[in-house]
Amino acid sequence: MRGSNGTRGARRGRNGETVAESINFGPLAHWIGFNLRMAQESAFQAFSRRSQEIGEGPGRFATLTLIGRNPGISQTALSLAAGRDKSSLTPVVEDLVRRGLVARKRMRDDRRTYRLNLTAAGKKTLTQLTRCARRHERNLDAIIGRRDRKRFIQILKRIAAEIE
Amino acid sequence: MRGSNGTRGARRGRNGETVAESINFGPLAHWIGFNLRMAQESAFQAFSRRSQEIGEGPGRFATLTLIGRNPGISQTALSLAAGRDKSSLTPVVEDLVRRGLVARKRMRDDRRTYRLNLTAAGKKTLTQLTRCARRHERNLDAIIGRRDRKRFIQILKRIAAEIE
DNA sequence: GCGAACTAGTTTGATATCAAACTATAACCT
DNA sequence: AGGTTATAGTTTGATATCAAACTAGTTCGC
Repeated sequence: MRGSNGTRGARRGRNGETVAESINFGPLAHWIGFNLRMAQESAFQAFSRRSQEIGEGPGRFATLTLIGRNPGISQTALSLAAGRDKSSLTPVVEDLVRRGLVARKRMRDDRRTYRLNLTAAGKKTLTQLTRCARRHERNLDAIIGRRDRKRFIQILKRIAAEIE
Repeated sequence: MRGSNGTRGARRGRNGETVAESINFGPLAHWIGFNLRMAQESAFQAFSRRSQEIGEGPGRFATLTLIGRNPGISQTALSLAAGRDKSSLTPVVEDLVRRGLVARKRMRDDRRTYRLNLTAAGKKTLTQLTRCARRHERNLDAIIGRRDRKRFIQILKRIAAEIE
């Protein structure tokens, strides 16, 4: 949970989001950047709570999905796809290997590169995480509305691709 | 900049975003959570570059705006409005005070609480940051399109307020 | 009034992340 | 072949963040 419930200026909704009462947000209220950040962090927190119920950090989900869908992927390719620096992935992969969810083999023809694959346990965990993520998505869907969903995602993709 | 340009799987657009080439994203491609994260991080990175040109971290902007719009605000109210834990604000406020952008006074009637206000220097810096943010917003506007902008923000606000 | 419960802000410890420097392998070019 | 350049992954150092424990000051209930 985030911050304790103050008596002045703001109160909390029932799930940790901040509800301003008498704060003047000025231009922030109408700016994409600020609202994008607030929405993302709320959504991330919510998914975080869900995924921790099955004992996995929220960051593991994208990683496992990408390895599952791209067997033998290298760490660098994975980091690019997941939008993280390759150095951030070192401890994550290490942890996944240690816990037996991911197998990691040197390539024969290029011994700098690793190939990552899910183990049976990794596939099982991914299945659980996917169920969890689907529930999360259903919540988001309900908030966004079916009609706007496609357009909304399209805009998000364009922002990720085109912003400079 | 984020990760170096790999030869397999993905390449980089001219500004740091990741452009997948032959990666299978599976369900991630259609999920709100993942796309929200990617968009937010790209946008944040972009703003970060801009704001660093005038020597301020991107996080300072919301803080200064909120103080400027709500003179005498307390740190707790500020943390709620900015969506950060109050403990995260301690070093931020400390830094702003040290650099003379923010003045911090104990309240008379409640000596636990601080009142935060912008100094003249703080106002000047905020003006610069605001110009910078406006340019950033114009970019985002161009990507989103005027017609969808209002609806888009509305959805972001709903996500921040209603997700559980 | 005085102890219990509460509140504002700080400290501490953990995590995630990036960026730059580094190691080892591989590819390239003459 | 041998030196130069590039790539895959790790290490290291810095930053931002949260959450829980803590300190100092306030309010409430009796």
